[in-house]
Amino acid sequence: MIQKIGSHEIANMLRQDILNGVLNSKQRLPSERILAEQYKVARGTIREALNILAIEKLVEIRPGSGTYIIGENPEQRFPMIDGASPLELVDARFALEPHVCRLAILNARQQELDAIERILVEMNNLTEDPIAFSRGDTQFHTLLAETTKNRLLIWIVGQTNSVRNQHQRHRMRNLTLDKPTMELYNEQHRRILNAIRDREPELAAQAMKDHLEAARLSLTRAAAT
Amino acid sequence: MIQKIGSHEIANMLRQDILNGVLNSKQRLPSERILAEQYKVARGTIREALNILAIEKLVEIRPGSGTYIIGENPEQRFPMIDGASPLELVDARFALEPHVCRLAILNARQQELDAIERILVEMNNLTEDPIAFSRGDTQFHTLLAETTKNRLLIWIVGQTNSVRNQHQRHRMRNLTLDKPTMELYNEQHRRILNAIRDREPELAAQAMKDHLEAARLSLTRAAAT
DNA sequence: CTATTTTGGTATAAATTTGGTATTGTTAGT
DNA sequence: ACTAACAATACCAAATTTATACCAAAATAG
Repeated sequence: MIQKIGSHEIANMLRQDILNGVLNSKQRLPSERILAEQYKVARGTIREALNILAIEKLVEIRPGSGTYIIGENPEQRFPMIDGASPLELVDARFALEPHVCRLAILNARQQELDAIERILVEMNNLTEDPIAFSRGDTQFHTLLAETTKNRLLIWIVGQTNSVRNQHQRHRMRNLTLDKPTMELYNEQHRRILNAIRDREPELAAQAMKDHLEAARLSLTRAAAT
Repeated sequence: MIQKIGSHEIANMLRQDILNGVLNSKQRLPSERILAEQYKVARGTIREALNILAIEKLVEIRPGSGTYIIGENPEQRFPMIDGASPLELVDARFALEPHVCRLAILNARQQELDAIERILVEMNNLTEDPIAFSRGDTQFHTLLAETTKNRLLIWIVGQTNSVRNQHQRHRMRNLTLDKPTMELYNEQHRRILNAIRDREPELAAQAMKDHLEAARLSLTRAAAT
């Protein structure tokens, strides 16, 4: 069973991407048709999401012209990360996430691990749907970061997720997410969670490193195509 | 008497997950069918539990649309860094900087290492001026990050630096930066740089970990004062 | 300036998803 | 045996999304 993606969810993604400056970083958003393609959703849904953001006074919609970010310098505080390449992203995650695993062991509650478990179970049935799988993957890493209770780390991982989603929406989703890859990821996710449950910090960190190494391989393989 | 699972128990689980933000943390809950799968329970049970939560005004059920979490939400949208504590900061750096050292070995040019060297030499003469020393320390870690050539990592380290400076401006500068501490830091910086020059990734990473461990100790010691 | 392209605005039908409801069978506790 | 709660299944009606198509205004190219 696949979770339906609604206009509210799209609105949330757009809002986050706008606030993080991941989206074009300019005042003007891509056209509704482009956004529909990037977020893999119908134009009507994008339109509904934009209307939500318009009501929130986050954007201004000008017919015939485009949709503009209206917030006064919405994210002057955090410069932005436009030019980061996928490989740079993997390296950054390589630095962050193994230690996230170690901290998770120290701080995660049983309840939170169960929630992650449910995500993994669901992802086992999503190897036919790369889009839904990718969302689940993001959720997995986000929830894992949240178990650390470290607001700074949670925020940083959130930023890297924004960049990652932006890349994946742009292209190369089917390139890097074929079925064998997704099955490998599922297995690695499982191993990470198990190591955390067993309270084995270095095992969990190593499992995460293996996972990211697989992601890097998948990237270079896609680049060679 | 054997306890049955019961819709009330499911309702309690759902309520806790909603309040803890474990469940999606957004407005809309997963559909009843998905919840039934996740909680390993029949849909009718989920339905009854949701009705209980609806009576409690915790959620709103909209036929054909979905079940929505009612009430507050605007807080969660801005998980900013402002609230990060010094200990959270150290943990984040603990995640980042050891790997920065490893990447530095792969990417640093001789010229850049020489520049860092000059910073360290300068800092040797600054143990009488905590403010200048702190500036040098920030510069050391920033330059180190820049040698990785990874824009995302550079940006992240820059963000953590601004958080760090924010804390240091606030107070606990003299608390955590007495003369013996500064001399220890100088020695550790030197050891990190040497390990990078010798192209010993794990040695460099370990030296950085020692350095951060010292910083953490310095913090807890200051907090105990 | 004019012609073309691009953009948001609108409308429509089909497909999908969702909550609402009913039915039947199973299981646990009395 | 009886009863109540849950599981499993099927079907319904409403809401939403998708996929198109076409329009008018703005932007752009010539």
